[in-house]
Amino acid sequence: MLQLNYRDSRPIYEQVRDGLRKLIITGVIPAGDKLPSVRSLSSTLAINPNTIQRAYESLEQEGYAYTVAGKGSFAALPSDVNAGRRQELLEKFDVIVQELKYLGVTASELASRVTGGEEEEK
Amino acid sequence: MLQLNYRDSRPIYEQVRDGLRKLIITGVIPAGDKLPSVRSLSSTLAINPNTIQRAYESLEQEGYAYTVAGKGSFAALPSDVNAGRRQELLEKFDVIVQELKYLGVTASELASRVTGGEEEEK
Amino acid sequence: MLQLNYRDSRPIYEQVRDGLRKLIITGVIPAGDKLPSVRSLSSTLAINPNTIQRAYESLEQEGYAYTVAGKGSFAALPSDVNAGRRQELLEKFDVIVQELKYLGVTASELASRVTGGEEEEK
Amino acid sequence: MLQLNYRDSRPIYEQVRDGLRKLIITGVIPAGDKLPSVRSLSSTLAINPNTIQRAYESLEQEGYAYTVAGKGSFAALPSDVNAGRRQELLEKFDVIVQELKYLGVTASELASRVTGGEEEEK
DNA sequence: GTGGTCTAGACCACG
DNA sequence: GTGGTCTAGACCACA
Repeated sequence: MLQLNYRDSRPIYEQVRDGLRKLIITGVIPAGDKLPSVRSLSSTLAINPNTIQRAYESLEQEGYAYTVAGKGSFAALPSDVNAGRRQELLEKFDVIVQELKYLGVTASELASRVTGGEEEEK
Repeated sequence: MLQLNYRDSRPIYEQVRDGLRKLIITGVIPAGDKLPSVRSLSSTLAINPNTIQRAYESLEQEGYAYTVAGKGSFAALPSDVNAGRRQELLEKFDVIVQELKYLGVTASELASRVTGGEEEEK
Repeated sequence: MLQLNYRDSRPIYEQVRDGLRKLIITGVIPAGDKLPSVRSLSSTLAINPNTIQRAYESLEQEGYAYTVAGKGSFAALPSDVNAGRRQELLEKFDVIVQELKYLGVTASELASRVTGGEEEEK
Repeated sequence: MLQLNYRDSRPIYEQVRDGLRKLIITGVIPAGDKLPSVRSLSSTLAINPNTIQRAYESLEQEGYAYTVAGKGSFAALPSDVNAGRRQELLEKFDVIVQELKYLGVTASELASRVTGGEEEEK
């Protein structure tokens, strides 16, 4: 379900967070559903519980999840995601688009990639 | 020419590298032109030469610059940029697009953002 | 009457206690009136009776309620509330005011907020 | 400079964070100045560095400080503080005012407490 | 059982 | 020297 790369420079907790975020975004974990518990994930991934919890904290900070002590963490609604997160993504989007254009990718290619992704939805 | 943000979480050498890359991408430094020397940049920015050197190495690794011993570093052609870099950007592009869609941004909004950015080219 | 927010980081028993306190403060439950029984509240809110019990104990400790064995719990008079509670609130008040001023909120704004709140009394 | 209370229910890292925040708010640590290093504070307070760092992270999240890896943490400008923080404080303010009024504190007393605090500014 | 906190000790990246 | 990350293991509060 989640794959980690220890050779990656990104810290483990970010990889876990990004993986969970993707599961939420893709609908694998629907809004409101319970995320795996800190302990279960830590044993599944063979990672220290503290590291997992840090991933959850980070995810909660972004607004993708909320935590209830003694109950667990749950996927939040898209509308609950931090407004700053969206702005941040749009800025990254622009920067990447600019560089891709420099590298020869045309605007129409990118545009079709955006609209074409509607059904492949891997 | 290059502005550093010490409050940014990104390390200085990455900021320098990204700044130089942007200068190349935007055409401020045309392909083939000489990049500022490590020493001049380090004195201009009041930064340790080691840090600048690291930025150049990283930029060279991406393929955005090449170094000629005794001559200096030069901006490379877009076609010389690592193929992996392009692929990497496209993957990041897809990930960002997917999340933005989840957050309610429509495909047409993104498409127009791609094509509309033609002339603003900050 | 009482609404719980499971997404709130505060434990349930604190939410119940705070909710009851607010009902007393706002006069919805006049001093001397009987508070809902532990059992009725636990079934109404679908919460473990132990949790409700804990809320009542906490409320009683503050002086906002007192319990008569075999009769139930009752809302206390404002004068019966712990003197420490008042002092504690005043200290929190000062701390918050200080920070708000630091953040640019003027004293007159806060003063009018105090006096203006007379009739809105949500 | 900072006093901790191990008997307090609030976690240590929050006490440290609140203490640092107060130092910034009161101007003891002017905006832009360096906060004590994680290691120095941890040895001064006889607290684990991880706990101190957590306090710093929390403070940074609120916008009261920013951190530069390898350099240290610094006090931020009041304008950089999270907008949500201000709103949060105003809501707490209202709740406290309401309860204080119930306990017999008049609006004029509170108003003068707000304006009177101008010069005592301990 | 669940998350939250804390300690102790270690290694790494950055400048 | 500084902060950032991770592990291991422990205790507590909550429901």
